[in-house]
Amino acid sequence: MINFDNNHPTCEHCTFSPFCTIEEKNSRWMSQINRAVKQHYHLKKNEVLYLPQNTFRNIYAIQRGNLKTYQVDADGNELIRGFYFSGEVLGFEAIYTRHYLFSAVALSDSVICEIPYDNFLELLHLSPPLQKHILYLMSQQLNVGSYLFSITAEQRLAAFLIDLSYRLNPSEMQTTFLLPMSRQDIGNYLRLTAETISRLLSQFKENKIIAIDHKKIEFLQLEQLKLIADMNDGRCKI
Amino acid sequence: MINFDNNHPTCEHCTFSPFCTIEEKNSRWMSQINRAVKQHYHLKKNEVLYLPQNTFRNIYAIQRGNLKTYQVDADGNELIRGFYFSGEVLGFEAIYTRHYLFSAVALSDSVICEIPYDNFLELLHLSPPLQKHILYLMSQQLNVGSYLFSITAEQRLAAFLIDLSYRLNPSEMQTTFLLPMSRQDIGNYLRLTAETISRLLSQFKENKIIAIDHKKIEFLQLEQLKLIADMNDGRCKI
DNA sequence: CGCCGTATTGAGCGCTCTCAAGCTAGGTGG
DNA sequence: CCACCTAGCTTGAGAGCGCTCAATACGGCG
Repeated sequence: MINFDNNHPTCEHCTFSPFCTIEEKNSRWMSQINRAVKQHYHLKKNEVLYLPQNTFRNIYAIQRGNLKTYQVDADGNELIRGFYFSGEVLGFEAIYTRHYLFSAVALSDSVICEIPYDNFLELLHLSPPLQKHILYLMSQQLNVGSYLFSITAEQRLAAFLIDLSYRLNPSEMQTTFLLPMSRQDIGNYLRLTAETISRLLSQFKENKIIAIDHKKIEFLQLEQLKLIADMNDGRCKI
Repeated sequence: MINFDNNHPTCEHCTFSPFCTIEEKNSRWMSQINRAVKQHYHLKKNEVLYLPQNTFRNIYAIQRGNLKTYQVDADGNELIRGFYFSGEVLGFEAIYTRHYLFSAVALSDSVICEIPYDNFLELLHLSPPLQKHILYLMSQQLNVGSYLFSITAEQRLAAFLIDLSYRLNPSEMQTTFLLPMSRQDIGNYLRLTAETISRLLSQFKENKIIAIDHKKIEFLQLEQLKLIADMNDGRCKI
């Protein structure tokens, strides 16, 4: 059964925690919650959470683990649309179409909370603070991956790494962490090739901006990295 | 004063119309609405609706006209983040940060409905169908501009033109319409140069896929255009 | 009519892709 | 324990798409 304790370590940094641990902890509310958060899935690496064309019925909060979402086009090419980490929420994009648009698969062993959308709507109505919080989360998702608008490969990768460091550990920014995905997946997401990612990581390493050894990465000059991320190549002058 | 008549021509295709013309038309509801939709702005071409760093207080529905949102980076380069047309809603991206992230300016003379966010939240709580509708709209915005993920310039422009034709006239897809923005703005939005846009439009015209004369564009082979938009260049085979 | 912003078209260049060849780490089986 | 195998990563050389720079044409507006 689900542990709704406020101090449950795996819920501590979940962006959905107001949903599960909201202040009014009376029995009626808890029974509502128990109806809302239906079950936990345990996914092993490469296992599927949902597939495109599946009817949209639930949104999902990641209690622990990492996932990616992707489309497959007519030619069979995979296009990664997002990465999701502990405490983040998947499925909002499917409210609109009533079916999922992407495939969602685990990048590592993961635990997922399933929340049926109908229960979700009902709870939102019962709790204005929760309603406000959900609009906040969706607004946040509107701005995720804004660095994909950057032009050069260097900018996009630098911004991606910084974003990753924040999202992997929401409580405090980490300068050392493990990349949860392959070079191939990073490249696919940033619309670059794995070779370009590999070359750029080597270049950053060469310039002592990062240290990198396989999946383990460390920021040596965070400010320099931020500079690269914000840096513009001089196009589009007003 | 605002005309809340259901048949008001300018509200007919507004995605926000449930907000203003929702079924329960009792006096209490109308007074709520009157408090919610605060006023209408009349913007002339190039006039500003909001600026980055302005405190977020309102969301805006476009009653008539076209707007663009953009960022300006440290080097003074403009980066267009979105186009918005009659009946669409701006400002959701600012809920999260409590201040606007972009500049919003009119591409043509426009009329805008201003809805204070606090009133908006209150109304959502009063009307579950409205709450559901807003989640629908925000979910929709999560998927806007997905063609920016396409790789080739040809793909991106073709998908942009198709998207435009739907959004300029939500009730029925138009094969002939006027481009509301410059080549420069299209290029900026698609992360291409104005020269590339110009060359591609000429190429589509050469291939009899579209007819184009200045701002006036006509789809001659819509299916072919859709094929180009979906077409992949063969990268990222699984 | 003359001005100026916008659009078109051309020539050359550079960034990123493609293709290809090694390399490394981790897993498997003998 | 080691030989092998495979997937992922690195690195190099060449090609191509879209950018840069530049010249010209067009059109709206005073």
